[in-house]
Amino acid sequence: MQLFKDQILKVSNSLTGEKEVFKTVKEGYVGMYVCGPTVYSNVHLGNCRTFMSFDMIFRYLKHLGYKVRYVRNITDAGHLENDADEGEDKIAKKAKLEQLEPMEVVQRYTVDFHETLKAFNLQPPSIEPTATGHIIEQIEIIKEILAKGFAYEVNGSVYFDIIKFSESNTYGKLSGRKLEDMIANTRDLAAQDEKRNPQDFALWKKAEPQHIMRWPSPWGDGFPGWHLECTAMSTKYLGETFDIHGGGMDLKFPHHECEIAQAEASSGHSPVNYWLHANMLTLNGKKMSKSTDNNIYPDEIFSGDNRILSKPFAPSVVRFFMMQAHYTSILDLGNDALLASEKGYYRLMDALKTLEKIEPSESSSFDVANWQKACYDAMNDDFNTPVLIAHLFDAVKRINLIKEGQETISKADKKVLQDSVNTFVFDILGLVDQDNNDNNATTINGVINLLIDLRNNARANKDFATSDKIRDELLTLGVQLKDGKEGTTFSLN
RNA sequence: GACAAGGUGGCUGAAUGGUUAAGGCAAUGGUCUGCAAAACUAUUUUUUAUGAGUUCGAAUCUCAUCCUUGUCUCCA
Repeated sequence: MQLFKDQILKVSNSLTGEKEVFKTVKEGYVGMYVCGPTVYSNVHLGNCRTFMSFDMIFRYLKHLGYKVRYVRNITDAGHLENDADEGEDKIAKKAKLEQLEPMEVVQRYTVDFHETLKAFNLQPPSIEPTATGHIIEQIEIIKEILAKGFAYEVNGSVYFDIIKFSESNTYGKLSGRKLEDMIANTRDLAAQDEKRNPQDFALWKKAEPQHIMRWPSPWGDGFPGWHLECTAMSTKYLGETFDIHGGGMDLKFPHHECEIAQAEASSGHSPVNYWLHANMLTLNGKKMSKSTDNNIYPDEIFSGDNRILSKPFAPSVVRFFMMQAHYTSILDLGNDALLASEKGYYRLMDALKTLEKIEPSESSSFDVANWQKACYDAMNDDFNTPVLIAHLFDAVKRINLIKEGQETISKADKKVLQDSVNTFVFDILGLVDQDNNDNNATTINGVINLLIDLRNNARANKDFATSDKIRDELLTLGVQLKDGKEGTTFSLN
């Protein structure tokens, strides 16, 4: 199915600041690159939001029938700790700190990263390349940039020449900065700097003798600059011009700006057609920060072992919470917001179960095709998941009304409704039914149904002491019984 | 200081020029129930940080002020 031929998708392009109709370089194919994590510590919840947003975008593009190649890198080298002097990178610093091999640090946090994303039900990207695996490609790009005259070598390091680049190109078009302003705003503190201009950035840094992570190059032993890996890997796997480049807002400048400069300098044209930026996540209205203790890790949310939330929350609840906001908006995480999302999430999941059991009628009392279209319209409007979720709750209401006998649905419409709800909830939003995810689910269901039988017998005999005991004690165990016209059902919270 | 994204009800969060400002949560009443819960249903912001302006019409456009977040040094 090639839905993309009928659906008109619009995306917010940070490069133009406008919502544009999405048109791929090659019909039917999408190349998407998202800046991945630097694996020197446990993955941050804010990072998770960004990757979750692009996971949803990845899923929707695939649903539309595109063949998507989604590349998300692992930065395992190249992050300078302090650009001005010794040029020690983040991975190497952590390694010394913990008395580990750099690659041991990389391995540990890569595993943590993958486990966390898996808990949030993110699909793996098509390719997950590492910076250290692409040193040769990075060196080749540096040679190209040097040959075109947009870089210079100083004492074993190579820097990108912003002034030279600006003579023929525009540096700062993504972030809305002007080079003159940047120069005017820079206090010239680094007099000992090798760079000709403070705006210049490193393509290659010379490794001091004690530096552990090092590779040979035409300019001596050293390591690549941070911005370069993304250019090298995106070009290698997606080509010199590809469709979507994503990342967090905070990467807009300088990282993405530098990527544009590097690509334009080496290949001669703009690398990306649509720049998509996910917005930040705050915690209780303030930025997340380890130093002020206003910080929480995914594990701590799942386990409840934290000082910020009143109870543990399932990964799908957190994912649902994030999907209730648009990816370009700042989202604030807090206890009340998560509690509200949890309620809504379980209401949605319950309705999906109700839908399975519903008896179809001759005709439908509402327009299912129209409802389905509204869902697509929401997603086509720059992946507007909050509006999609509003429509899903409209479906929830209909489902419950059908169950009450106040609405009807035909057999054909029931199938359409069921298919689309499942598609949007599980395939596109990437939610998981936490209850059915349990291996012991069958056993638990059997036991609870037995208790429901016993309770209903007691109720029939007007033995309310017994029936209430069953109901109340189940509730404290997290099992909520629901008496309806068709009998008693339950949900696990 | 410069640049960027924002400021919407009790909380969360959509809607960027057009009749009643979506949805979730919360609260209150009703239906249902042995009672509750769930579900359904009605009600709850008379108004979109503040002030001025443009317009027949503004949350939406313009200007000013205040505030939040991000970036300018590594950061999703």
